[in-house]
Amino acid sequence: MPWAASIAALPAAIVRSNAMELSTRYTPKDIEAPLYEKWNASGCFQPPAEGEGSGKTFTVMIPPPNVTGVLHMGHALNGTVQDIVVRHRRKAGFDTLWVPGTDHAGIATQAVVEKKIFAEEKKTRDDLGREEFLRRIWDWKEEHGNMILRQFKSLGCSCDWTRTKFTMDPDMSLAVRTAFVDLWQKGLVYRGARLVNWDCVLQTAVSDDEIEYVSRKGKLWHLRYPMTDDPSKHIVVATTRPETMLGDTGVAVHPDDERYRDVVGKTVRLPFVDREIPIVADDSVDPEYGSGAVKITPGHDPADYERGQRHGLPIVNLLEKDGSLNENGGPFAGKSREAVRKELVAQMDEMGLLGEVEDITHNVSTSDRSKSPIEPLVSEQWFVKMQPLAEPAIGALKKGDLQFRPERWGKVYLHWLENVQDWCISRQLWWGHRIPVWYDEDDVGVASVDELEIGAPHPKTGKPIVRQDPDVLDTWASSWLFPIATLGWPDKDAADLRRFYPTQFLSTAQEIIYLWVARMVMAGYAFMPELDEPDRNPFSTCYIHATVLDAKGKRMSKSAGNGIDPLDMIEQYGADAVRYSLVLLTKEGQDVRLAPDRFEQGSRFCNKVWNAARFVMMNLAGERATGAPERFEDRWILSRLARTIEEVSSALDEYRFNDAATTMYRFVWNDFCDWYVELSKHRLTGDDEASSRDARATLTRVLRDSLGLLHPFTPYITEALWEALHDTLGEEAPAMLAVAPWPTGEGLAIDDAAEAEMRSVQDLVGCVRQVRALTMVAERKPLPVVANVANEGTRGVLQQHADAVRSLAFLESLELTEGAERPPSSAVAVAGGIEAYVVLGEEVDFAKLRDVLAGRAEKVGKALVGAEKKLQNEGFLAKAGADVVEAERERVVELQHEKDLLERNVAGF
RNA sequence: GGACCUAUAGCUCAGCUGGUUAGAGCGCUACGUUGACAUCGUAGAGGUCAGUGGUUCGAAUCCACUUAGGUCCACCA
Repeated sequence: MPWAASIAALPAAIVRSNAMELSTRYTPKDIEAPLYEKWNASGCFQPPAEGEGSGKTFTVMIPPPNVTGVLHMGHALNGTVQDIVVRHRRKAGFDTLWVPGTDHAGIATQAVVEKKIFAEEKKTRDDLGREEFLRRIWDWKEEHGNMILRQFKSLGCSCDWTRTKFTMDPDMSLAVRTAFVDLWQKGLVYRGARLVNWDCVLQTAVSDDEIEYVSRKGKLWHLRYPMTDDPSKHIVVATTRPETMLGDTGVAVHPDDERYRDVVGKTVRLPFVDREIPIVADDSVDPEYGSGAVKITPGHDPADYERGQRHGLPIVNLLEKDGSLNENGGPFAGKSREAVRKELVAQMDEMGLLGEVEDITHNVSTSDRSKSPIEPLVSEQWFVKMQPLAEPAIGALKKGDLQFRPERWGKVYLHWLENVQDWCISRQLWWGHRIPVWYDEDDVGVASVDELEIGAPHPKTGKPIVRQDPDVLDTWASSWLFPIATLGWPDKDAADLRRFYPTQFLSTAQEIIYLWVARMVMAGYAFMPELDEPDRNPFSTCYIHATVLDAKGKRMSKSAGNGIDPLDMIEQYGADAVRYSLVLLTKEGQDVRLAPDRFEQGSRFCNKVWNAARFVMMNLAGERATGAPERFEDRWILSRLARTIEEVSSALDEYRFNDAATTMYRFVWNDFCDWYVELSKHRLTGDDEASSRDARATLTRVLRDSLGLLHPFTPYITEALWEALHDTLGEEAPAMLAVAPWPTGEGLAIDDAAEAEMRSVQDLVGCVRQVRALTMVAERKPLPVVANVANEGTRGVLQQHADAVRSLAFLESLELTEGAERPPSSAVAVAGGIEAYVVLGEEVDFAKLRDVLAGRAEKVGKALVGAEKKLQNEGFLAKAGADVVEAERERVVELQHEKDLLERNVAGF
């Protein structure tokens, strides 16, 4: 066996006992930062140069966090997930690339800086002017913009920092302009009037996702509109925003509504502005709500905009950009919308045109950023036609080229794509990619990748160019290009693009499936046409990570103040503990409730690993192993190791992180520490040199492979121990653990016999421990044990491993027999067909022990009755598989035996 | 209003394609510090698997409905 041989080859004299220098507790603080530096400096986060690696690439794009961002638990979870994948693939021999970056986050960043400048200098962006203001944002970005990336580093994320991208880097800008012009040339970009969400404070359009619906108390005013043909008659409409009546261009009722049948087609005369507007019939009106008639304000309400379109009604825009009324407001022009509401209602009342006023609670759309009420208004914006782009993205999922995990998120993705609306890509901001469209004096626009000079001839018309479009593009117009642009697009021959596109894995949050994920897929198909169709798709797996909730099951958010700061947790418990805890707690697809003390589990596990390694290293000094170990406990733990490698590897291949972490937890703690390490102690201190050497060799092998398997989860502690282990062995480590090959299980075998033998040993040891605990006899007082074992094979096995049992259970002697009577002053426990009499040599209180045995007898009895019933059931015998029936028969025999033993001994007390 | 998710021990959660004496961690109880680890060890207590009905020889597991909680989307004139 190669691993045993490698240890055997060590010159004993040069081995230093480094383990003695390891403190008894794991203290992450001292080791994390230097190790990170070491990794990063070694270049191991970068993929090998082309031609020097395996040629199999594995690429991951980080969802670029906002430059204004601060690491929250969601980031920490997502960073952990990605780093596990990346570190695993790197060790498994892939040329692995994880591209980091940040997003310029147009409105968020502009708002942060604007606020800061105003607080410090009482100046607005208009006071500074566009150029100066942008310079200030860049300054701010240089100073503060890398905070979140530093925080990802402290988590241990192994991104290739040499490829860090910012979505406003010059090459990203080039990609954005190129994409825009490409869409322009394909006729997919158009300019049009559209109702947008207007933030009167920030004075920009905001996207739907930047709006919150806030439940507020309000009123529903019933207004009477006089009929044109008979002003003494009215039609009553109900509204929450009476001031918008000045912009009404119609009234709608339901076509089937008897009450209004006669008035459809007639007109009403709108007070204040004296406009004659028609009454139309429209299906969208709910006859039950309010008066059953609704005013139509196409300029300031999305639903009314639709109705207006259907009935060809004109649009009247009432508002200035700051929310005050413009000249269309008639007598109210120039006043604020709040003031107009009050005055208008009062005047309607005076005119006798105000009806009922209901108190209601309704949702008011509010700007996320400024917290001011959103005013829908019509303005000129740029749009991208989405349907042609959406089709291949739909196909990608349906053909299976793109897979969501958990799969159900695919439905969310499809639902959006199949109902996709055109994308409003212009924003009235300064911070962002300026729209690459220039106009001549006749306002004829042209898109251009290259900057066009003011005064230069317009490429189409030849007339001088007079201005560039003042708006900037939506932030997502750059982030949707992230997978291709970071690799060199639009240069189609860029080495990285050829080598690393398409990527294999994207991990992100559910709420950006449409905003980001779907659009990246669209971009892949739209802008990488030279690839075969499945390869245009930017990532084959989209992993939607859990939502992190607080201990009460509420979403963690800044405004709720219920967040747990991952940096505090890293500070307190260490990055490895934070990572391991998160993964241990996060079953795929299941949201996770988090409280600060949840991180203790990971922390304890790290400490356990640390001390297990210490134990191994303390016992390594100067020893050599010779050949393949022959003892069953060696074969057992190596068999368990083989299974563990298999399970962890396949779990990671399938992105089942929680399963992999749980498997490692059980193996390290329950198998290795609880049983193998304990069993090795008597060998290490005993006289049998060969046995001792085998134990050392096995301990080393298990530790070495375990560190490898754990490395993706807990990179720091494993790397530190890897180093210490090789120091102790006096070996030069073949490589840093971060790049050492993934454990393959070479030379290991699954050994069912050894596993069965171990189970019997565990049963017998368990019996003795139970007796000692329940009779209060000191745990380590040497006692004689007489064990009845009816099964000859088991008896033989236990006989063979008597020394192991004696050492684990602290026995004075062990006698294995069949059918022996209960020795005087002994107590008994039963497990797995073994009846173990522990000779106590003193009078003790058996009450607890008897209760436990009786309880167990009852349980086994119930199971037995169930199993027997099953075997008497003809349906079961006829329909269940033969193997199932056979297993059930065997079970009955075992249960019967166990029950007999238990009952006999309960009666004997 | 639409879609989806969840309900298992005091708490947080596992339990794969139906057959288990229903598991883990924390907490709780008892005992234990002679060389890995008290961030530890050993043992124990604790669950009619939300409710109802159905499918099946057999349901924590599959289906329907009900109840309670949550997330996302849309929308409330």
